[in-house]
Amino acid sequence: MATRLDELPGRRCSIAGALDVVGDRWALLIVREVSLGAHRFSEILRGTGAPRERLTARLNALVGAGVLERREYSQNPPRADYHLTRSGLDLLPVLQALMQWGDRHVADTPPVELHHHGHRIAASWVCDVCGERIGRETERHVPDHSEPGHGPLPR
Amino acid sequence: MATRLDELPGRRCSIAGALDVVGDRWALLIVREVSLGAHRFSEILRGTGAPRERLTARLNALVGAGVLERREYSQNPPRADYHLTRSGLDLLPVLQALMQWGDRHVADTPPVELHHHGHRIAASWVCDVCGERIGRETERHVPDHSEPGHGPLPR
DNA sequence: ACTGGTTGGTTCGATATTCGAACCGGGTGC
DNA sequence: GCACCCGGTTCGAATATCGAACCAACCAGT
Repeated sequence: MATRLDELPGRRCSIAGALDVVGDRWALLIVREVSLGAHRFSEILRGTGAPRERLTARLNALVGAGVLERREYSQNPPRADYHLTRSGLDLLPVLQALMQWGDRHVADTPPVELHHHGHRIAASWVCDVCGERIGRETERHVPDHSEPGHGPLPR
Repeated sequence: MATRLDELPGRRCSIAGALDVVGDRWALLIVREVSLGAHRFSEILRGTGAPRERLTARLNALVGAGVLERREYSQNPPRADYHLTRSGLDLLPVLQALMQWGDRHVADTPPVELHHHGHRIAASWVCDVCGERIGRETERHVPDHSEPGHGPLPR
């Protein structure tokens, strides 16, 4: 895991930064499990299906990245569980977006449902500024880093 | 890449399905590049910073998964470029969510900005059903698969 | 006291993935 | 002819990931 954005290859971009923290096979599944109430090692293990050693490594990395918080709830024997930090909670929209995409383009049936107010959620991105739905027409504005000092696209 | 959701380890879930398609180090960066207008191999190569052979493999996989479409624009010499399919376009909210998280929790400065109607986007998830913003209070409804036949949490 | 089970890991050796760098073949510009 | 671009392949080395076994500490039952 690179600690700084500009240590990553390719375009300097916070998507790359996010993926560097959370873009491996298990990280988001771990966040999903913890958000569903699986706080203990064995619960997360079962929920994700990750190998034990991978789980240990990813849990430590996520704690180090500030996504999870490790709480020792017993010292003898040493026992800990894991909780989402603020940063981890802020990942839930990513999960929601992935789930929506998976529901539409991968899954046979959506097995985990998100509810609020008693109905199933179907969500859209809405711009806070103008209140409009964000769709394909979004203009992507890529700042031109051709002036020296920004080093955007390492060749 | 598993073709069926139930070949994946852990909880049966479309998030896992989505990550199986798009959850590796380069896939979402490739989608980002294509969405930014980088359609040719060399452009995507430079934009992502991926090794050439990885890029070839991921492009093929994404085409196979229906996220990208490969268009031959010349036969002699053989030249192709890559475009987002409907499925690929539907991934943009995932990128948006990741970017927002990266901006807040990883990046120093957000270098790529999304605009529409001339202003920078700040987005929220809004439920299509009731129009309310989706926040942390969302209730997660995990269907109980304890009855036989669903096999939810392989032990 | 002995047995078996649970919990949160670590260790191991085998296998799979990923890497950068070099190469390639067709085509174009000079 | 010669260099260079383009979209890849090929290579061997390095790294990550895997499942399975092991472990230390504790607890509950007998």
